Amino acid sequence: MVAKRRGTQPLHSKRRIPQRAGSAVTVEAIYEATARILQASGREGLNTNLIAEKAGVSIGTLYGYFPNKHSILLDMARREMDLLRDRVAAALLDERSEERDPVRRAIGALVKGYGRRGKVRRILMETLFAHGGSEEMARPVYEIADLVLRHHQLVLPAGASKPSQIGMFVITRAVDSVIRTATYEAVPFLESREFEDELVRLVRGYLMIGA
Amino acid sequence: MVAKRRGTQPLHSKRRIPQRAGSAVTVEAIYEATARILQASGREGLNTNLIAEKAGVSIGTLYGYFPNKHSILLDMARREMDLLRDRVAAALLDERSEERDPVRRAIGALVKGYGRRGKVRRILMETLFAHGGSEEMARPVYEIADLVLRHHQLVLPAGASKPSQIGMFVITRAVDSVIRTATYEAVPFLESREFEDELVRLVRGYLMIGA
Amino acid sequence: MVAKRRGTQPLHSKRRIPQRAGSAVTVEAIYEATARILQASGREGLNTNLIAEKAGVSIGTLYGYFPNKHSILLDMARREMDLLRDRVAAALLDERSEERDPVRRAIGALVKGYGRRGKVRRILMETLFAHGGSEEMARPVYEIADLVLRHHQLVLPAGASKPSQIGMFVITRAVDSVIRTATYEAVPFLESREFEDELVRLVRGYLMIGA
Amino acid sequence: MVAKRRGTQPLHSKRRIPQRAGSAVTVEAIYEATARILQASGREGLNTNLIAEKAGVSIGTLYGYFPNKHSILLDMARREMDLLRDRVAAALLDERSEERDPVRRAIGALVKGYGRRGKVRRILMETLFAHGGSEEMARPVYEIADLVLRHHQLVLPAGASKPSQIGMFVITRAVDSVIRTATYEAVPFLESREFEDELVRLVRGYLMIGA
DNA sequence: TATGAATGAGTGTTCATTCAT
DNA sequence: TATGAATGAACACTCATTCAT
Repeated sequence: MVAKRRGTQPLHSKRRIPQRAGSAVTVEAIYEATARILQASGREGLNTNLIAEKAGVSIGTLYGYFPNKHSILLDMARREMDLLRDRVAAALLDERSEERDPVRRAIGALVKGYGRRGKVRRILMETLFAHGGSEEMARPVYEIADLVLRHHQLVLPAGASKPSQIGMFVITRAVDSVIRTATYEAVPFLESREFEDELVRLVRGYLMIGA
Repeated sequence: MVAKRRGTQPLHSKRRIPQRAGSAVTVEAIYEATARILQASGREGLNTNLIAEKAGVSIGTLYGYFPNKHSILLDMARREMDLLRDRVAAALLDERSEERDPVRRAIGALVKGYGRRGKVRRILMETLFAHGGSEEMARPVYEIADLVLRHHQLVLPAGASKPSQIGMFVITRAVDSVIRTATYEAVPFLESREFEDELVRLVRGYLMIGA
Repeated sequence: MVAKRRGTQPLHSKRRIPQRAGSAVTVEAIYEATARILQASGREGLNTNLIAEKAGVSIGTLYGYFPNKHSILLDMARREMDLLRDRVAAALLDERSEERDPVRRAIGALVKGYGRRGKVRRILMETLFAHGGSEEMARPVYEIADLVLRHHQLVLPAGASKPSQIGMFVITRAVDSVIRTATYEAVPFLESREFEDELVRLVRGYLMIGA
Repeated sequence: MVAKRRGTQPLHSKRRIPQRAGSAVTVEAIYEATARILQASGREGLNTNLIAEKAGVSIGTLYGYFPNKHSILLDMARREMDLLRDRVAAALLDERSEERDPVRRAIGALVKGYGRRGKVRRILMETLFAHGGSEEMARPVYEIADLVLRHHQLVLPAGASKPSQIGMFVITRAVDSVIRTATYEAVPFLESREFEDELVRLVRGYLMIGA
């Protein structure tokens, strides 16, 4: 199982360890307000005073939960990534599902996960990228890749050898990026069966040649 | 052949139409300064006064060539995209090359094209995305896809049928995104033969299954 | 009694609703600083940073009370106009005054009202004019005219018929403008008895002929 | 006859003494462009580059005719004032006119003179005021007043004594300001006979009482 | 803890003016 | 003389952050 690094809560050392009931609600309100503003006005329309106002808290309170503006986006982004990674991991391993093909299950989870609020998601990803380079961005994908390798009998065609590291890079990034791009471009076939088929074909074809 | 939308010269209608000898040089200096700042300090470190200073022109001159800060990034981004698209198109069609496989040629051009200043490139792409959504972003990829379809006998294995629209979406985005991601993550194998092999395998495998 | 459109307090809807004790003081300080700068350096010497500095507040605070530079002048101008109109109205109706002639009382109030800081006053009037044309400018004069007509027995010589609308325009503007011009030109006889006499003569003569 | 202080031409010592045919045309084009911009966008919309563009000359040429932006407005204002003063003076003295009453003739000339482009005129007057205080503003009015006094038998009712200096101030300013205000407020009765009648009444009533 | 008034460094942009050609 | 590219001081306004209450 992929370890949960941390939960939904705020996390900044010197800051509050939120024991009060209100805190989770407050953080959630801040995230929600941020997402709404981002969706409506983009990153340039985002400012802390507006977030506080839309979240229904004072600017002072907001700074009780987050040390600065950047960390709001960063925390949101991390939470989203973690959530998505967990969902994909769960889908991969969920053998009780109707869908027997784990690749299909993972792809389905990914499509669903990226589904809504594409603009917000994109901005969050950009934030993660801009912050500390790609490492943080790449981690969850590597975690999924690890998972796949550890359970390769689930995924790989019988007799296929484990892909190389570079190979894993290529195929995981390919699937992830195609779905992400489709989300950003808001293509009409995003949740169609045919799109899923083509993604499966991408993976299967790749693995087959390597076999 | 893919049509060149426009070159480096014509910029903003109401603004200067730079015919003076210095103009192309000035625009270039502004781009270069912008790229340097972006690479060093990211988008947040970019400001027009600094650009002008590093470009060795006055702030007034800068605003003689660009109507606002945003358009500097936008114009740069468009130029980069156009350049890359043209290079990939040329590679695809260049039958005098030593490399006989057009897919390999295109992939090579893409890898080289994305090669340097990944951070700058990423920010420029984000700019294009943020501006006017995905349409502009996606255009050059579609143009390459069109080119491939028109010359499919070059690319497709003998007897393979033309991929569907969704199929073209998947395979073009997959290749483009994987290389782009590799650039952003600055993976060490970026220009290696093995990476290229894996990308070719991705394409070939995909097309084979579709056959 | 002429209704007070609004007092010193409520300003710009979306902005601060200054309930804090300091707010009226702050607004007043901003007005005072503005007036001083205007008197000393004219409109072209006025800039928001200087206002804030001279008012002893930060530029941010200034923008907490006014949405932009223009509105400072506009609000000042409106306040001055309202104040003056109220003073003239009060003088007209004040039957307990020593001065038995209401025309003289009104003229006296006008002269005193326009009396100081002529340059500032002129610039404020220009501001009002430049903004939304003459309507706002003309309103208080019309209000005084209405008041006169409603209490015409106070003002008109026995047996004189009410002046026409055009007549009211002419006589009210005449008195107002002459005093204003005298203020702007800083004539030495501004507060002299003779000047007042001549103004009264202007009104009386006009009304007499109309009789 | 009121002496013409100077003509239409530019006037700045170190600057060109325009002998070339083009110069008067150029200055006129600059004035016209300035007036248009002022009428359309007010003082804040006026800038030298725009004036040059609309006048069809280069910015460098504009600065060949005027030493700075301010002087364009100033020169325009002076020319307008001089023109108006001359027209009023001519009307006053024109005994061959059908209109036998010199007061009526002067008032008519004033109304006509202030008639068009009220906004431009207002801004020009403000400019004159802002520059060097009221002296320059007041001069032409004094010149007319002088004229009246020198030819008082034309204007004053038989047997009336010459008005005092203060008296002249009051009556000249009254007439001038009322017409000016009517122009600025763009009242519908501006060119009506009734308005003229009321102005005449203002003058006659005033003079009568003084008699 | 919560509040929100106050802060002020920072930045995009304008535009009067110059001067080399 | 005419041109117009270049200049750069100046300024309005924003917004992340603090801190007294």
